[in-house]
Amino acid sequence: MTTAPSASPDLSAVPDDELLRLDHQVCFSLHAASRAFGGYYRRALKDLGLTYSQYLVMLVLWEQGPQPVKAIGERLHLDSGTLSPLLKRLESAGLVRRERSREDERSVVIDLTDEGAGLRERALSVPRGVLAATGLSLEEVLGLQEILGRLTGALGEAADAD
Amino acid sequence: MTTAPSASPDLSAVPDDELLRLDHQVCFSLHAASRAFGGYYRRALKDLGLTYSQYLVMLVLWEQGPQPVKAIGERLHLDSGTLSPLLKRLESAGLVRRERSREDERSVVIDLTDEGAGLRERALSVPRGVLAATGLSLEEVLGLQEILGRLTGALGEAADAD
DNA sequence: CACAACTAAGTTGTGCGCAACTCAATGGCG
DNA sequence: CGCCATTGAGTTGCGCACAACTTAGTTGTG
Repeated sequence: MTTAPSASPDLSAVPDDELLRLDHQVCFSLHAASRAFGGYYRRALKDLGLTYSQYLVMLVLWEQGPQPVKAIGERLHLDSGTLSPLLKRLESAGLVRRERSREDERSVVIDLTDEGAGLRERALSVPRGVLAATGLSLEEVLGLQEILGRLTGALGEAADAD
Repeated sequence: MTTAPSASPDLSAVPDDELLRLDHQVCFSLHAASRAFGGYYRRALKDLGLTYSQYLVMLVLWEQGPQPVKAIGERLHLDSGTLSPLLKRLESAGLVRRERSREDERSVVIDLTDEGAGLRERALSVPRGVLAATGLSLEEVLGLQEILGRLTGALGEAADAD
C-alpha cells in the first residue's frame, strides 16, 4: 500500500512537471487495469458467447429483471448509441427480447429469453475465477470499489459543471 | 456500499450468488471509472486536439524520447493493431515523425516534431485539473495506483498461465 | 550459403464508447 | 385543440482495443 508519507497531501505544492509524470502513472494504471480486466473476462466469457459489455448488461437483467433500455443505460452509464446495437446482438443471439412498451411507445423493454435466463447458471462460476485471478483480498476489492465509486461520482459532477 | 464486516476475507465462504452481485459492482466500478476518466480527458484535451490514448502516447514520448513502436506498445500494453493507425493520425496531425530504423529495418522509430514537443507546455496544466476533479487526496491516488498496478500484474500473469 | 523460426509493423474485421444527429411519441401550455 | 419543447431509441461516423492475419526483415542452424 506504499503507506504514503501521510504528510502534505497538498496538490498545489507539487510542480507541474512532476504532476505530468504522476498523471502518466494514474491514467495508465486505470486504463491498463480496466483493459486487463476486460481481457480476463474476454477469455472467461468466450464459452458463453458474451463480450464483457454484454456480460454487464446480462448482469443487470439477471439482477433487476425486464426493464427499458433507458434504465439499463442509467445503471451502466451507457447511452443508446452503445446499447442499441449491443442489444440487437444479444437479441440475435437469442438471449433477450426487445418489445415496445404499451404505456409509452417510445420505450423499448428488454426481457430475458429462457435461454438468456438459463445462461446465468453457467455464468455463476465466472466471478470466483476473476476475483481469485486479481490476487486481491475481499477487503481490498471492497476498498477499491469504494474509491472508484467516489472517483466516478466526482468526475461526473465535474463534467456536469461544464 | 455494504461496508464489509471486515471479518473473514475468505472468498470460498461467499456463495456464488452473492459473488455474482459483487462481480457486477467491481466490473462496473472499474469500467465506469475508466470511462469517466476518459470522458474528463476528452474534454480537457479537446483544445490540444488529442484523444485520451493519443495523450498517453505523447506522455511516453515526452518522458522517454524517440523510441520504436514496440517500446511504446510495451509501456502502454498496446499492440501494433492499435498503435499503427493511432501513430499515423499523430503523424498527419504533425506531432510525430515515423522513420524506419537503419540498424533494424523492421523497426519504426517514433520521434516528436517540434510541434509535438511544444505541445507538452500546453499539456502541463491538464493533470492538475484532473486530479482536482477526482476529489481524491494525493495519498489516495497513490494507493489507488498501487492496487491497480497489482491487479493488472496479477491478471496479466493469470492470462499468461492460459 | 540456404532455409526455417522468429520478430516488428501493418492490415482487416468485429465490437465498444461516444458525439451528433434523426425520428416518433409524449406532455405541457396557451 | 394545436403547437412545441422534451424524451427514448436508433443511426452515423470516428477512434480505440484486440484477435487473426500478412509482409518484410532478422537471426540461428545445419
